[in-house]
Amino acid sequence: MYTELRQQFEEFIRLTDAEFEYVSSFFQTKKFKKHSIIIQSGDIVEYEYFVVNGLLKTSQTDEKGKEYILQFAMENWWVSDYQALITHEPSTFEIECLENVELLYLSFSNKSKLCSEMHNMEYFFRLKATSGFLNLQKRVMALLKNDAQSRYRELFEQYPSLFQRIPKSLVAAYLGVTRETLSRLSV
Amino acid sequence: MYTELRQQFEEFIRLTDAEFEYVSSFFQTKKFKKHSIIIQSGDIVEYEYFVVNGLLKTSQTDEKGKEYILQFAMENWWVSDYQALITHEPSTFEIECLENVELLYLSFSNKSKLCSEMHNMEYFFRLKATSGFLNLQKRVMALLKNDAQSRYRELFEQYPSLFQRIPKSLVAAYLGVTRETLSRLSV
DNA sequence: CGCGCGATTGAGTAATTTCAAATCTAGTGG
DNA sequence: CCACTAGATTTGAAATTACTCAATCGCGCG
Repeated sequence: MYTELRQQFEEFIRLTDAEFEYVSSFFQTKKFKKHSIIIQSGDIVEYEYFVVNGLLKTSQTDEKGKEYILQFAMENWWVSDYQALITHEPSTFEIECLENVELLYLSFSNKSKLCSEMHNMEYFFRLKATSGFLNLQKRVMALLKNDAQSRYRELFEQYPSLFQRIPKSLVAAYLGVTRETLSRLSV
Repeated sequence: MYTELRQQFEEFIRLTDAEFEYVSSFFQTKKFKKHSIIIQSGDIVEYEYFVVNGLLKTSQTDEKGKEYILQFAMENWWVSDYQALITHEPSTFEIECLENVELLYLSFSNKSKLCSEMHNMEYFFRLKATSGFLNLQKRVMALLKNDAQSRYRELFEQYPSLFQRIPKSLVAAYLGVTRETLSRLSV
């Protein structure tokens, strides 16, 4: 269960066994059933989560009940309401399990501690933050430049497996169209 | 000219005079006239830029000549084509001065060096990356949830000064609507 | 005074949404 | 094994929204 975590770190940094053992002592593990809500709108957020197994979504719902998906998180992704985590303000997102999931979780204070004790880890998380930043840049440009059709194709090409795992209505909520419109795309 | 840079760092970290002098030795300074192109699509990107003074835009233009703006960068913002900077692939963005600007610039390798030598700086840039990430999250959610009207209001409330400094057509290209549509918003 | 850029307005068109209904599908219990 | 049901997907039609293209307006500057 910690194997995936170690691989995650070793994509960018090198850790001795002892170091990794120390690092992993900051994490705890938990399983959730499909449909569980990890973070609810209004919650104070204390943890961020590394997905060992399963699939989750981060979303907001407007007054009319329409859902908008910020992010799907699958294996080896990190997920939380980072805004709420960092500011200690109540969450504005909901994070829900779309499958049974296994998570490793790390508290904000433990992350700070890890980063300040190990330059390594600070580096790792800088790169992670940067890569999240770049992914969102792509997303913003796609939302500005591309119509629903090509946003769909792009997502499909990048994460074909996603489409086996979730209903199309959620894809629509991620792409920013209604499920009816998505269904009408010739693809 | 380096005062602003020091303030920028000291929002998050503490630096002695000697440390700051060392850090700032990694930066160089340059002025550009309005309309100058700092980075052109296709360029290999070597630097990131800290805006001391002035205003720039980062944008892409599609086949039909329509422009889409990823970011405006004003005083105390960092700007570059980070994707290109990190991957060493040719830039897909254009960065243009909307006013006369004064920039401090830092090469990718110098940033790496700074970050590896000073845990401090690694920390600073982790926080910067994180805050950029959070800003883009807000932007994505606004693009999904809000219509042009409320995106306009939101931008206006957050950066009222921007509207004194740039033509509305650029605001439209940032919000993801045509300038005609923007002009028709009752606001 | 007139040029040129930016902003606005009008009219027709295209894309997307909304609301409603029909169809399909996978899983459940008899 | 089959009928049933809930959820998911598709389809239809009308309404809305934004877009395109073209023309006009307004203003600052040479």
